[in-house]
Amino acid sequence: MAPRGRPRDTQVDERVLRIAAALLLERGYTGLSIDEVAEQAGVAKTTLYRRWPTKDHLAVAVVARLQADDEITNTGDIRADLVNYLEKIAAGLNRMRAAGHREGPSAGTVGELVAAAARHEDIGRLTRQQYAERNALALALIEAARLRGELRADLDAEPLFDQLAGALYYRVMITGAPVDRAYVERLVSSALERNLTCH
Amino acid sequence: MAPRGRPRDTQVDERVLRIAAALLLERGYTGLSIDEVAEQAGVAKTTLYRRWPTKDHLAVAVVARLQADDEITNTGDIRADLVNYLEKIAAGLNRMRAAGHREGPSAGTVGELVAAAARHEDIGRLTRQQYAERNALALALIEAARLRGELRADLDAEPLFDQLAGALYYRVMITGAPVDRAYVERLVSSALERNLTCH
DNA sequence: CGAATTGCGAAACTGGAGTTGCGCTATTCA
DNA sequence: TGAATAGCGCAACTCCAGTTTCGCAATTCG
Repeated sequence: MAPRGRPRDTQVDERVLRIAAALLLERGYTGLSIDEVAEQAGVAKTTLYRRWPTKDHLAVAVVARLQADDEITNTGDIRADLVNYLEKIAAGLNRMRAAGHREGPSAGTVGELVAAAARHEDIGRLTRQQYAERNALALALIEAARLRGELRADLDAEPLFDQLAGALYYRVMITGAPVDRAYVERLVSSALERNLTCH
Repeated sequence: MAPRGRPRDTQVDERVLRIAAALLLERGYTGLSIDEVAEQAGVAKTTLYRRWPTKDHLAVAVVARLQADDEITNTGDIRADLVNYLEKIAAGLNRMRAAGHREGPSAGTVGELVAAAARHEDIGRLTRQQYAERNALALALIEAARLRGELRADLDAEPLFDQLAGALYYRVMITGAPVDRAYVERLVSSALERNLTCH
């Protein structure tokens, strides 16, 4: 039952993640220093590395816990459900966008996380799987709306969802344009209203 | 006319960019080492840093020159023009996706470039401006198609283009799904066919 | 109890990005 | 020709992420 040797100090995980989150949001990815996290947590670097083998792993863990659960509602109104879901994604993106004190469209943290997922095969597998699970729910939502006649019968769900989610990421990472509630509604209208079955 | 002091060796730029491109595509962003580039180019590090103040700047310059000119055609067939343009974007993304020897959806280079643009204000300004110019052409293309009646009169061009380009980036960076010709066509169909004016 | 196992802290170390100082070289301008 | 300017190579340096070593502490198993 209990593992063999000396048990880990469970308070360390919590404290480190809290401190790392503060540093990441305040100073951005580069400003997140392992040495400083260790010092502020009153812990040796080796203790950190035992839990998170690289800074990338730590950062991913921090962001994972920052993200709201992004639950998908299913009210039977596909437009409202999509707006709701995309707004949660947008909220997460905007939170990271604000990281790093310099104003202007930073978005660096999102890019760093993408890079981190590419640098470490385990992170990549994990995050891709998480996205796959999340997206499967969204695809099921669209599919259900299609089956109950709210959407066109010949609708291709996969590119539709890619377009919706992708537009948000594209604006945050590439063009730097704002992603607020008004845009999300405009986006869903643009993608969806013309997919609604004609009455 | 001529600048004041000793002129730069113009051969250096060309040689360094070529070597850096080879390293970047072969070993990925992390594997691109300034020291190694300098050594292979037979040049001192200071010479590199005089031209590109950071590794990020060098990498951005390398990628910029790798990218095809991504010219936008205007044949009067909006679907064909969009497929053509998106295919060029996809080709650039797939080239970077292959960077780094490890197989599997790497895409790290794209993320690193996004992060680089966020780390350095000058890179960010430059790339955002380039994207803005490029996208302005695409938006004008869509607008023209709308005005000549090929697309719905009340079409909202901006989110439409965000969706198209965004879907490509989303797949490359986030889900790791393939972005080939078949997908681009499917994507454009998904986004566009239902925007075509009814005949 | 004692042996094995694992966590922890401290410190020294590696490697790569980026900087600095210096002596030298190639060019322009007066 | 000579002064000013700017590129170049070389080498030493700082900084930080990540690794390694070692001695000690806490726990389980026999």
